Amino acid sequence: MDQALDAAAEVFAEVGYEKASTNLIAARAGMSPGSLYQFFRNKEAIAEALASRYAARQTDSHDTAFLQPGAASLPLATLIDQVVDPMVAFHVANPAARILLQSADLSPTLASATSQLHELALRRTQELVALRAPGLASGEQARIAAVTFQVFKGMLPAILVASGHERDALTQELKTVLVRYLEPIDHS
Amino acid sequence: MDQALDAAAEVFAEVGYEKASTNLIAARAGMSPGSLYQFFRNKEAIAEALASRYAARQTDSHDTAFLQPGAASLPLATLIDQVVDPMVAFHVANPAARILLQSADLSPTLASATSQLHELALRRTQELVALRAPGLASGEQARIAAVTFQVFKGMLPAILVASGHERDALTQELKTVLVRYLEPIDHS
Amino acid sequence: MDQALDAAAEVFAEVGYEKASTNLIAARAGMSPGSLYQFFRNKEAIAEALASRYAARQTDSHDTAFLQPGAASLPLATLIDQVVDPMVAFHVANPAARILLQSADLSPTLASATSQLHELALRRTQELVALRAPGLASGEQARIAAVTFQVFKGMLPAILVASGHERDALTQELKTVLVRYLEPIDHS
Amino acid sequence: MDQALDAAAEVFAEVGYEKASTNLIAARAGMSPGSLYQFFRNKEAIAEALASRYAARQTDSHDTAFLQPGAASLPLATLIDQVVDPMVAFHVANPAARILLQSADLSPTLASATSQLHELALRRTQELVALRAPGLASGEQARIAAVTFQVFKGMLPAILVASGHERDALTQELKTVLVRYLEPIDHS
DNA sequence: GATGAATGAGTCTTCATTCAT
DNA sequence: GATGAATGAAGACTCATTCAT
Repeated sequence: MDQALDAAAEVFAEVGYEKASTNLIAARAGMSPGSLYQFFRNKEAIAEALASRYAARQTDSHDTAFLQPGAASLPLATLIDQVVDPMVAFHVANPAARILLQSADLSPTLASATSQLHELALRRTQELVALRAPGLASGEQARIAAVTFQVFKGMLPAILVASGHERDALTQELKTVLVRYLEPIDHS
Repeated sequence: MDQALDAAAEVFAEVGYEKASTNLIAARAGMSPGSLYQFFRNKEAIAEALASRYAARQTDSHDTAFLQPGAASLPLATLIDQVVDPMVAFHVANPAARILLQSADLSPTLASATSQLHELALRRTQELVALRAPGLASGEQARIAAVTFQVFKGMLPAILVASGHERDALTQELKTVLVRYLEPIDHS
Repeated sequence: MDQALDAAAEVFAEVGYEKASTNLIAARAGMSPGSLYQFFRNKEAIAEALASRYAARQTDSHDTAFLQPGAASLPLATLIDQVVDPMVAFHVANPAARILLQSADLSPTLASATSQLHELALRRTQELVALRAPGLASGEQARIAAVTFQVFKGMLPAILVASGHERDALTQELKTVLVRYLEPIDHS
Repeated sequence: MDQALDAAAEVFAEVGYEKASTNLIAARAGMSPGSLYQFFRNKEAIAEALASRYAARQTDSHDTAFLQPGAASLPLATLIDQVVDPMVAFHVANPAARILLQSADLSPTLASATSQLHELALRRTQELVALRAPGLASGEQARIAAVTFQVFKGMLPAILVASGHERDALTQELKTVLVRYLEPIDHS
């Protein structure tokens, strides 16, 4: 079943969710379509399980980055470095995660299948916002977290398509956007 | 042919590009599949023509917003109001445009089919950056323009899915992100 | 209408009868599909008219070759030279004729549409056989004529696909086959 | 897969290769289109496999007829009897073989798909020619073999369309053509 | 539990033919 | 008479899904 998700990730990253055929995924996983369907009810369930796995993996690195002891007191720019860098690294290592994230904006069906992934990121971000701007109404905090995540997601395709120095520069620019956006509300 | 594009826009907005069937588009346009293919070589060409039409429509409103007389001297926040508002209004009125823009990040084929739309926005943004930060190297200007557009694109799904007050609040937040991002380089 | 047949001949020669589209024929003829269908009831009728035209053209050269004054008395090899050479020349100049002749063997429908072309050749050949072997029963003459024509038709693709020296050699070989076949019954 | 080829042979024989629809072939084979495409990549591959099967079947009867012990010393007429009779019987039993053979002259695509069938016959014939006329240059032998096969192929439609006595008479006539053609070069 | 052949509805696309102008 | 846009049935082919073994 891990092989199946590995294969799915590979195929999603190569051709996208819609054009990924379950037969190809099965073949890549070295199993039969029948076996694939023993693990997953349908194609959507594959995406769901993959999103779930990504959520689990992110939880670990998030715990280090988002929930670190100094999260409340670190300089904002430093905190953002420590959050953005592992996130970017994660997406570089798992290109299918971005496919899932973006495909969700194009199909309500996929959106609900991958909601765990979205919600994890949203929740973590919101916690961080709450930590840095405890004075804000929670509705405000939620909106700021949503915007932060949306900006991150928006920059992802550009960052992932670039490489080497250009990727670093774009990552830096993303951090700049976020720091400047969040600075005025920091510790308010 | 206008009916065909209208129908395509409708269908793309409803189910996305990949799941939109040419037969459904034809039916929605009140024509036969054969007629549809008299106008467009294939499905991709429909997306291309639609992107092209959107580009043409945007050119008009862009000319008012981006190239306005005071573009260089207006307060940044005002300028951004005048650019973002019509852009958001455009996407509210043409939800398929966002589908095309985002699908391009998931399929190289669609990316080239819709490149006009991307390039128009990118070019306009870059012109504006050049106007407001003439001192910057053009490579810098290009990157800033790209980031600006990417942020806009990233916020679009959230803005479009929301409605009423929430949509306005998110639009306002987008403007805030952009103003804070661009302020430090304004008139440099 | 002559343009139409010229265009049809061109297209048939290029892609064969089945894959020739009437729209392409019309376009090549510089006319609209509607006009094409004013001259010809359907695609088959185009083939029929073309076959008919070829039959008319062949009648002329046949009159020279088959019905020449010395047809009864010439040495057989000479007669066959004088019959085969113009026939081969005709097919080199009109590649669609061969397409029609051979397609007839693959579709009963086309067979009847092009029957004029077959029957002309068959009739002429039979006349010649009657002239050279008047003692034979007419059933025999008919069969010999049929075989002669069949052999000619069988050699055509090879002759037409070849060129230069190889084409000449194959044409010579065809003549040899025919001379040897017919010699024993000549003047019987 | 044998059922599929049986069905294809049936359909090809009835309507020709071009007008044979893969859906009809599948239905005749008692399977779904999807199953058909599990065995064959595309329609052309069906023709190819069928040609291949015919080549394999002919190899057996050829081995008896072409490569028989007395092939070099038998009277020519006897040898030709022993070669032509099984070939005609084969085509009577497998009418689709002739369709394939003749369609190849109308479509380069089919020509390459069925090349095995052509080449087998050509090779066998050439071996026989080499046996009977060892003194000839091999280029000459090849041309004679090609002509022999072409004549055979040319007579096939007439022989197959006839039946009973007329078929026998035409087969006899084919043998006569070949014997007379080859006699002068026999044992040269 | 695993298989993988089988399915059949559905996809994109073509093309012979018609008919309102 | 000429047009050419319009048609829609049909074609080759795909793929998510199932089920007998």
